[in-house]
Amino acid sequence: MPDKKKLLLFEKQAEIAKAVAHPLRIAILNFLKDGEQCVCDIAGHVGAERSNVSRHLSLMVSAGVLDCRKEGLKVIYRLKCVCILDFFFCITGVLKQQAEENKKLLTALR
Amino acid sequence: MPDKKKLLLFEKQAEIAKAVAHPLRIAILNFLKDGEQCVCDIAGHVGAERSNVSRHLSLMVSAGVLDCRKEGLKVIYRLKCVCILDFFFCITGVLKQQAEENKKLLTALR
DNA sequence: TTACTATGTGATAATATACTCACATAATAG
DNA sequence: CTATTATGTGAGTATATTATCACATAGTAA
Repeated sequence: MPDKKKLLLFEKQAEIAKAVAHPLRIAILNFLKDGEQCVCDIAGHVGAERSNVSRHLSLMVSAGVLDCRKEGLKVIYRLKCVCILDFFFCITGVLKQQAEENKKLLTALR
Repeated sequence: MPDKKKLLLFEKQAEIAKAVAHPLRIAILNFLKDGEQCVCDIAGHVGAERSNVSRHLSLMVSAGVLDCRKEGLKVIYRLKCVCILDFFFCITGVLKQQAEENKKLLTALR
């Protein structure tokens, strides 16, 4: 059984992974990849309600994935660490492998 | 608003991220990093109930993160794609950045 | 001041996840 | 055959997550 230090690390890692594990949040991260944005524009872009988007945003700030600052009436959110984008690179790797398998299965059915 | 193709991609990506977003599953993945293992040994190593571990394992198989095969009485699980480990590398990047910030904050308090 | 805009948040309901226990199944050994 | 072992699964409960609505707040502008 992993020691307490390890367990704490796993908790922390899970927290960050959870912060990314939602379609809407992924859509938001994809949008912010191209630069910082205010809540209103993010909501418009991902096609979700502002209050909902606001909640997802603060969740990601808590997890340390996003950063925000106030500018007049608006609150501007941005990626805190570009390394979060490597994440999607990894995920895409898994998806590609799955697609490959499905392709093989499909040709086997002909 | 992202088109339907994008939305589907975000769903799939979230599914994989979710498969990794749990402390126990992370512990399991860390164990399997060193080689395939049966349910019993995995449960013993991570210190959780077998039935619970079994559920987490099949979740990860469904998500395409793990693979399994039967060998006698035992079912052996293994990483399906080593690329899932890059995942942890990314997460660690975020955690390190957080730790750096906390360090700065701490020294500022002295 | 009042009106307006952007954002966050409390309360609620709907849904999804996680865990435990008991039992079912499948392979093996004797 | 019976007993044993490893695994999976149904049912139930507890907890967490998500989305929505209405409202509160903060900044801006007239």
